[in-house]
Order: sequence, then structure tokens, then C-alpha cells
Amino acid sequence: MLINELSKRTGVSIATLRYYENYGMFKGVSDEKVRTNNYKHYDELVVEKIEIIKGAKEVGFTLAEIKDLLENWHSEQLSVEKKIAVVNSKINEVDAKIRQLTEVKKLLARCIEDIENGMC
Amino acid sequence: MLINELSKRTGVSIATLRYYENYGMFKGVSDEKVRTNNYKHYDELVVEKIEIIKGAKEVGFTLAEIKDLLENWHSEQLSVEKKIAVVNSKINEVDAKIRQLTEVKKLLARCIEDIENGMC
DNA sequence: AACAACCATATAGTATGGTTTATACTTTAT
DNA sequence: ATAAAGTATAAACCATACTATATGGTTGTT
Repeated sequence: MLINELSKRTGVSIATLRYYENYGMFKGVSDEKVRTNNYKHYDELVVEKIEIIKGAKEVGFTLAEIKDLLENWHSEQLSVEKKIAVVNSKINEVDAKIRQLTEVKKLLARCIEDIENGMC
Repeated sequence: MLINELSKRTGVSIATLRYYENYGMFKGVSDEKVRTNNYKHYDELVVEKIEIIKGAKEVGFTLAEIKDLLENWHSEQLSVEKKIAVVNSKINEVDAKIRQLTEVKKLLARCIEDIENGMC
């Protein structure tokens, strides 16, 4: 699919997609058979990556962190074991975020107690 | 306590604390009895607020969102019920983030399957 | 008294994550 | 064939969240 469709599929603006591609988050490929243009084509794997980018960004991961993950995930250099280790370490980070959110929830629950006790 | 101690207590740099105060996240008060300076004093409530700021930021809330929460939490204008409603709505947002993180975890688990199946 | 350590304010600079604009070529619809 | 819509690249611009620098006053120690 071309960038327009990719944008529609993912809900991410074309400008942002180009920004991501330029940043190195994923790569589209030009069709070798067509030499009149260099339109880039994106596959389902790119869609998957973008879903990860969207979710991870939403919960506070930076593009640099996400890029690092995606790069290793598809690296030819790394062994299967190492790739899995990289993804697993990201899963651990996600768990840490969940714990942090649980902490924030506790703080907010304390806020409510404070309010009920007229302390604010 | 003065800003130096506040910084040490919270682990947030003095520059950042001033930025937050200027942004309206919290306010220190000058001692009325001392007219020779306008050093600002911060209490335990400020420390609590900063803990919330730190936690909420970490998981992707913007300063504007957090400010809004903190402002309502301590507003004199709002009734107890409304304050509680504001904090509760933030708790709901936190729950949404947790769900989002769970989604990201699923996507990452799918990555691992892909890797194991040699699809990457 | 003098010197370091601390506080306040203002302004400028930086990094991240985009968005907008300009230019130019390609494809598609009529 | 020509206008509209789509694609690519580059550069300028923008908001957010700091960080650093400059200036000047205060406090505390010796």
C-alpha cells in the first residue's frame, strides 16, 4: 500500500508517517519494476510497527526507545535469542510502567481522602 | 522548606521546580514576617503534588493535564463532590493507560511469536 | 568585613516530536 | 489533454518541557 492508505489504516497523518520513516522507525520500498516514480510501498509489518509506536508513545515511551526496540526486532545481525531478549526487556519496562500507574492511582486515591477530610 | 530542600526531597532540579511553579503547578509562599527577602517556602502538600507530577509525567501525561488536575484538586471554588469527580476522572484516565499498556504487551508478545516463527 | 552559598527573576538556548510550506514530479479521472 | 489528486524532498516553523546563563540581592560563616 502507498502512504495515503497507510495513513488511513493507522490513523497517523502522512506528515507524521514521513517523519517516522525519516527518523528510521520503518522503511517503505520502491517498486523495482516501476522506474517512472519512487513511490514507496508499505506492508502489514509496517502497520504492526505503527500500532506499537502509537501505543508505546501514548504511555510515555520516546521515539528513540521505540526505535531501538523495532530495530532489534527486525535486525538480521541478531540471533533469535537476542531479539527475544530485547523484546522481553521492553515487556519488563511496560510492566514497570503499569506499576508506576498503580502508584499514581494510589496517590490520587489519597487525594480523594484528603478532599473528603476537608484537607484541601 | 526552601527550594533547595524541596529539590533534595523530591529529586527534581531547582531549575525544573521553578519552571513548574512558574507554569502554575504549585505555589510557594513568602514569609510575611520577613521583609528583607522574598524567599519562598514550600510545605508537604507541595511535595505531594510533585510526586504526582513525577509519576504522571512518567506515564505520558502532559504538564497541562496534570496542572488541570492539581488546580481542581485544591480549588476553593469547587464543591467537594466536583473535586472528587475531577480526581476520579483522572483515575479513569490512568486505568485507560493501563489498558493501553496491556495492549502494547500483547503486541510485543506477538512480536516474540513472529521472531520464533522466523517471520522477522 | 568579606566571601561562599543560597535565592529570585529574566532571557536565551536546547531537544523532542512533530506541522507547514514550497517545489516538483506522477498518476488518475474526465 | 488537462485538471485534480497523490507522492517525494527539503526547509522552515512550532509547542512542550526543560536547561543554562546573566544579573542582582540575601544569608551565613569566619
